[in-house]
Amino acid sequence: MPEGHTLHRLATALDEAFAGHPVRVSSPQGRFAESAALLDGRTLERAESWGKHLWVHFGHDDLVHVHLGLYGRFDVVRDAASVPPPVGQVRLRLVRADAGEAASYADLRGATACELQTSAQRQALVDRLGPDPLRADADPDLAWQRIRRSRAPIAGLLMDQSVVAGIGNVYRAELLHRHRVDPFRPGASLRAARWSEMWADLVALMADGVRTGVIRTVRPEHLDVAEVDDPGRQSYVYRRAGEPCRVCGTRVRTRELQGRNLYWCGRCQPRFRSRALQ
DNA sequence: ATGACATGATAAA
DNA sequence: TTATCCTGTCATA
Repeated sequence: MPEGHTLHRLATALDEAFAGHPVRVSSPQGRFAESAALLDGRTLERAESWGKHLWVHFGHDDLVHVHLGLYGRFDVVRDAASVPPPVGQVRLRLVRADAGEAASYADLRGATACELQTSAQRQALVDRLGPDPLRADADPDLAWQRIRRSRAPIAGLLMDQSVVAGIGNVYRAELLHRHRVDPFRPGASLRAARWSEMWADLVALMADGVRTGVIRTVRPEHLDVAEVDDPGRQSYVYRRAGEPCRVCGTRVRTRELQGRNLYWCGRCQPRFRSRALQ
């Protein structure tokens, strides 16, 4: 589930479990062992996220940079009765060192990135990221300046982390459907007002994702109550290829775009034709 | 047991 | 564009 909301939640969870406390740091799997040894026993100052990136600050310019990639996960367990032996490939394990018998712990698995960084390295990375809708200081105009100047399809631009940080395949597909935007439309063909609406919606959707831990994009009137699966996890088009659109009933379409599956409704999101081509 | 697939990103061709 | 990495889960055999 790692889109931006997941990382934002994770930063909060890590803060609540560890911030201000000494932490045992280890790498049961071994791939982060050297850095873990360096950090072991030190105080975890805070955790923060920007888009899909997470940093855990240990002071003295030592940060752990984490990127979950497609299937990484970071499980945070608070006040466990006991800390269980690691299951599977645990790249990084944090355990509160000052909590006696009951202790909070966190296990990282499958991450694309788990590496020691300096604050300068963090800054260099952040400089390459677009605004994160979950950050209060995010400036949607920075994204807009990129979009309005690009002939690339808006579906690709939305997934480009240097345009907007934190959108993944689900928010991308769902946002475009909610705004009836053709995924293949060049960024430059959008109008500023449309982007303002999309950004505001994105902020609300992702904030909901942070609250609930789930991506919920379907408005109540479009929810299928009869559907057996969890109504909280319904989508308009994401991973619904061939199924009827929740709004108009047309079969949801899918196509690979830049190596990722794209989903859209050909009727709700009709093909954009530029005036220049007519 | 085996294979396909996944809410990601990068480097090489 | 393609290959590659990281790990877990689910469907199929």
